[in-house]
Amino acid sequence: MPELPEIEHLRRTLLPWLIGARVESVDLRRTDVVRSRGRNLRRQLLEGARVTGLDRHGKNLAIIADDGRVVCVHLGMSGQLCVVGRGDPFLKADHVHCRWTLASRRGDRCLVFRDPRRFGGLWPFESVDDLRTHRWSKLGPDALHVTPAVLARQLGTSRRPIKAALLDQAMIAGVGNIYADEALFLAGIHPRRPASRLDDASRRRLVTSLRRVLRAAIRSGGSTIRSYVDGTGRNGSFVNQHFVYGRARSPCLRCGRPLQGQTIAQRTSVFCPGCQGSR
DNA sequence: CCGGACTCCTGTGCGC
DNA sequence: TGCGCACAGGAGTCCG
Repeated sequence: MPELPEIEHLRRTLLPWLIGARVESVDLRRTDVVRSRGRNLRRQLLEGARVTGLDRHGKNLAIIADDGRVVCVHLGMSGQLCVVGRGDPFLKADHVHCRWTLASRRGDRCLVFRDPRRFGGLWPFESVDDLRTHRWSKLGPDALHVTPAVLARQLGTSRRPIKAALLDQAMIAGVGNIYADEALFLAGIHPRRPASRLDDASRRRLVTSLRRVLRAAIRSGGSTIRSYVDGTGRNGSFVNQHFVYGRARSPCLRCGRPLQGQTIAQRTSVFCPGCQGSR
């Protein structure tokens, strides 16, 4: 399930292939993955344009073209976006919804959007301004750039569990189930602790832990749980560094007590009752 | 208005 | 070996 580190690593691996590339044609196999009401979807998906930028906010990736058009990509649960050679068998894989034929100095390639569960999608905009106004403005600050003061402002007086607040993209953008659990463990904070009851020290620890775990995960190419691959089709290796996610009933790597699994905010949550004791 | 619950979807992995 | 079923969850929507 791609979160901020996976999308940031994806962005970096796509950069050399996409920047400067011209979109020769767009082959859209499933129109309902494009979340737009307009007509001429191929044009909206940058046909004929040259890619000049790749931007990210939270789990959103924006492909920006020279004429201002933008396609915002969200991978949802199972989405994949990668560059392959023309004729690569991946182009004919199940659940490939869109293929862009690219021409660039590095050679002719195809960009492929694949998403078996279709929780992801493509959001076209006429300009970066439109993207920011209509979509990214609904998101909180990017989790990599959040400060304790900003976190305090975002959490406000909310009494919902801190875990639920971290998963809410309007609070902070980019954190999903894996990194919420990992950051709360590193910060020693119980996932059910009411968000507004974090004191200054806890908020500082949480911000530090978020940044540390997100940066470490980016360095490792992200966490591949099931289907995540980067822009060149490679898996991430951060799963090997998880302290809690996916480890319910296994011993805590810090204190040895069994980790506990619980459902919080409709999500599986794993934490250490010892290290994250106080609610 | 806030927050919890439900919904979409398919691959995986388990038990029998 | 194969079947059926529970489970995984990002985020939009609905409702109390």
